[in-house]
Amino acid sequence: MQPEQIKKVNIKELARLLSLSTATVSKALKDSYEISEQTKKKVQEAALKYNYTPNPYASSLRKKKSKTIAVVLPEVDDNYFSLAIKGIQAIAEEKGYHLLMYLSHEKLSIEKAIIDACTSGRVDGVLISISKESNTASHLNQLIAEQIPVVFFDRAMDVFEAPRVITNDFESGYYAANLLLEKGCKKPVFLSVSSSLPICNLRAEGFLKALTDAGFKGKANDQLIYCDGTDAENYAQVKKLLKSKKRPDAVVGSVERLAIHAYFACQELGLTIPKDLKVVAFSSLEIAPILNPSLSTITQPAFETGKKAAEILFSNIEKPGKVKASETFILPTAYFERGSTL
Amino acid sequence: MQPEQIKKVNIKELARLLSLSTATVSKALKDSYEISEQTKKKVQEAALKYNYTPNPYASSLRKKKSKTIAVVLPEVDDNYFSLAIKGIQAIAEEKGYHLLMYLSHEKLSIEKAIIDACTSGRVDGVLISISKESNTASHLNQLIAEQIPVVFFDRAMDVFEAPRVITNDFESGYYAANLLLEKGCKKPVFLSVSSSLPICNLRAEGFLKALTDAGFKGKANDQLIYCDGTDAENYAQVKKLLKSKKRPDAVVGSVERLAIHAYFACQELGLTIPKDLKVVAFSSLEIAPILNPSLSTITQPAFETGKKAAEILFSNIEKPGKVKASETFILPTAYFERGSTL
DNA sequence: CTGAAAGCGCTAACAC
DNA sequence: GTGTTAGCGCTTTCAG
Repeated sequence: MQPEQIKKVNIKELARLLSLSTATVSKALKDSYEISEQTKKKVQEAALKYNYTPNPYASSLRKKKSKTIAVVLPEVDDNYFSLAIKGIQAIAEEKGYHLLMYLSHEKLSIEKAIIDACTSGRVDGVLISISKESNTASHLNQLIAEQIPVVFFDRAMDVFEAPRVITNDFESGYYAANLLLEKGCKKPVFLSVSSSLPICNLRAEGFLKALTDAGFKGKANDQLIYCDGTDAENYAQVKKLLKSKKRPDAVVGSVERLAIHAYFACQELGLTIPKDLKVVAFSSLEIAPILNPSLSTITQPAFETGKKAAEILFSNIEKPGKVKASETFILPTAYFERGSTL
Repeated sequence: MQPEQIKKVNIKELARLLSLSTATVSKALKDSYEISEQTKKKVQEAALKYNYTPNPYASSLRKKKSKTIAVVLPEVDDNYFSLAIKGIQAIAEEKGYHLLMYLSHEKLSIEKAIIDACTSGRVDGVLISISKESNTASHLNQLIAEQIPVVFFDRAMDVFEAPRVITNDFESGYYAANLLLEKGCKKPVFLSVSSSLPICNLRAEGFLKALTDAGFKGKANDQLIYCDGTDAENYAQVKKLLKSKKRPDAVVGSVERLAIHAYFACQELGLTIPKDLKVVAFSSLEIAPILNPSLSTITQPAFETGKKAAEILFSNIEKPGKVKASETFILPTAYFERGSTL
């Protein structure tokens, strides 16, 4: 049997066992210069022996620092966000911070409640990718009021000033359209997952600009479709579009899932990609090359985005104002042409 | 402008503003029966007006409850785990709990550090899917010493008694082998991601049993291969296997990623699935039907597993001992035969 | 180099 | 129905 306690010791108990004051113990554990080497050693050994771990909340309360950050996302079961979390986690771990994960499920009301929970000292900073419904920043103002740094990643908010990490969205949208035009597409359509998210709008704008530049005259209405519902609704919408008489000959999915909907819809409708429909997706899907057919992607650096956003956040936690709220970090996407646009 | 404070108020300040005691305010905010309706109303309105949110850590310290649970996983950028988190989160949100997410990156040393961080009141409970290296339970003993409920999901530990939520692994392995034998495979191989995880071993055992039952005489060595390294190493190993002269005619991936490795390796080696190699995967990949070829899967109920595990955890947080440590919950898998085993 | 004491913000026992 | 008070476990002046 190891010398294990049933009852866990706190600093007071540990101090008593060592016949020292709690102050001395506290300092010794932090390797303070005020304490003699001998005492430090004694204390640290005892801490190990009695399996002492400081109560984090007592410490947080006193120091007004929680060593915790919040990540708030619309969803987790999504390639992009999983990878972004991984990037965030990597930095948080390195810095010794804890990670509270919250999901807004694309609802502003939930996002508000989450931000509320982040106030009053629960976290030292917030990383957020906003919900589709988030058209107001009033909830985020609470955070600045409490001087809690915020950093946007991927889905940022125009009306709120905070550092943001995004990709070259307009340009990527432009590229996607051009790729399709080069292949001879006459009726390409951009499937946008939201009419409010700047990131989607920029991609859509780039896409439309390319069409205009190429001399297309069609109404934007026919070139840009919003799939702004639930997963099931979006699928139904895509399927309906592909079944209709004004079926496009190409689609660009503003997010991975919409392109996947197109794949499934084609399968169900007996359409062949790329013959009947070409597909490009904004996606960081690793297995894009083994889809049927392999999927052409505009790949976002999801992991790096998470990492970068976390780095900025910590930089602002450690030195408030270090990274200005007006700064935007643009990480480049990469283009991979594959079978879906042959 | 809304009546917003720059300085955030605490309960003392709020009490002062209302000319009440902090005790009264505290009780009023909790809708205590001791307080008059009138006072409650006044307090609640003031709380709203001054945007008061209680400091969670002060409250935790006092109540010795954190309303927080920890989820510890080997990785997040994995379909299965993303979905499991989603299930966990759904229940946590419903119960009003906060979620700390930790990644062990398959390292026991990190897992130990994580569990350490979970002690001393940081969390009220722990949901864990252990790392490949976790062959000892000493770190988890800290949790029982502090009466912190633990529940395993997916990857459980044999040597530690805690409720667990898993799938019918042996049976599923058996099924996978039989499926391949029916298709006439002569040299099927099970790709196990770990020689220590019970969940993998059970799947492997089921697989081997089916071979034995079918009269196979081969050495287990040739029928069971451990891909227990990094992603890159595992890929290299799979590729080497498929290039070797004792190339199997079928593989079962104990986890999704190994099957995906096989797909990529085949692509690179010019092998055709299912002609040259049949593939079955333990996987909850939604897009299995649109792979090239579509992937036959043994689908684990990832979301439900997360949900169930969380439910058990909360049940034990609310009523310690409600669910016995010896209980095992088995959620059934579903079989989907697709193109990779035609 | 060590210790006494105050106090972070809250809640719960106990008075009144 | 409301207030007083002690104290959760820790850190941090400030004294000695």
